[in-house]
Amino acid sequence: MQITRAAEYGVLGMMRLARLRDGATAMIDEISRTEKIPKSFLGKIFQELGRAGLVRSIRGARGGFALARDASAITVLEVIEAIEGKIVFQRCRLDKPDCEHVGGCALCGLFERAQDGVKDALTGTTLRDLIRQQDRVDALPRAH
Amino acid sequence: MQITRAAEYGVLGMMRLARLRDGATAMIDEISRTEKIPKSFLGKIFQELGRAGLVRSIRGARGGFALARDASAITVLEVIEAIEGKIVFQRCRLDKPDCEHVGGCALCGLFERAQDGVKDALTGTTLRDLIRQQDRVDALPRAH
DNA sequence: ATTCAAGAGACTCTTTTTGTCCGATTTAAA
DNA sequence: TTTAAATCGGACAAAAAGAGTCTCTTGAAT
Repeated sequence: MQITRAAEYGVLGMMRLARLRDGATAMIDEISRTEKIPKSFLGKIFQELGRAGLVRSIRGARGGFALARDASAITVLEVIEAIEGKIVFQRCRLDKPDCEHVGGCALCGLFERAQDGVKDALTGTTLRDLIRQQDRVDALPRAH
Repeated sequence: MQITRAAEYGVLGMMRLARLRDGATAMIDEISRTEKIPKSFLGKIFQELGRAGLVRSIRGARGGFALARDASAITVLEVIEAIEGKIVFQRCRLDKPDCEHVGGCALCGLFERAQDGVKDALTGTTLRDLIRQQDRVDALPRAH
């Protein structure tokens, strides 16, 4: 019951892109250095984000990545699901059409509600929200 | 991002106990048969539930398990955390006292909210709630 | 005594996670 | 037009987690 490093790195990397001025790009190498994420791992992650249509990639010299949409139009859930696959807690309805749990499936319903709890939090926050919150924290006088 | 089989089995097993008349016990062997859970795996799980103080065990012949408290006083979160360990999405505050995320930690805050979303759902439901819901489903005329 | 059950721990097998490495491809610039 | 810089793709690998199994020990009832 955790969010993977890969997904965390993905969000962090996208936040970097969200900070660029419009149309600008950043390279994996830059992002991996500023965010302290293993470079080749981050490369892999951004490939998936590209396939999911969340980032645009420019290949070749002077290449890099940019957000495919505005930061205010990309939710954290989208980023995470692009990397981890869909978030699904309850398995019985998906694994098999007919639930295996003896005597009906109250448990599936509960798991579904728990899952919705996560999703609500993650769809309710966009990349723009995140960097805005981050800037607010940085503006405080005391260190973190 | 899943609930483990072990935790699922744990809740299912506890629900069985919750259905017993007061003071009665059930054996691992019975529960594993009625719920179709591998016996030795379930044994292991119930050991942990015992250590967590959620079930009482009676050893020896005519032994078995019973809930340590009333079913209405045991939340699903307690059962799951007894088996999986505490549910913690955000890692930076726990792993290391000083957050590694560059420029403050908006992400940790978000992950914490997501985590609370799960926990709210799971603390809001007790074993008694589950079996009541289950009975309601079973009472319906059509098959599941 | 014997038998029935839980307790404890070592062990195994598989899948997922967290990466690394390398060659291919694309593009800008010298 | 070569060369250097960057992504793309896939294979590979080590470590951790997940899902069980097996065996021996301990405790209680008959």
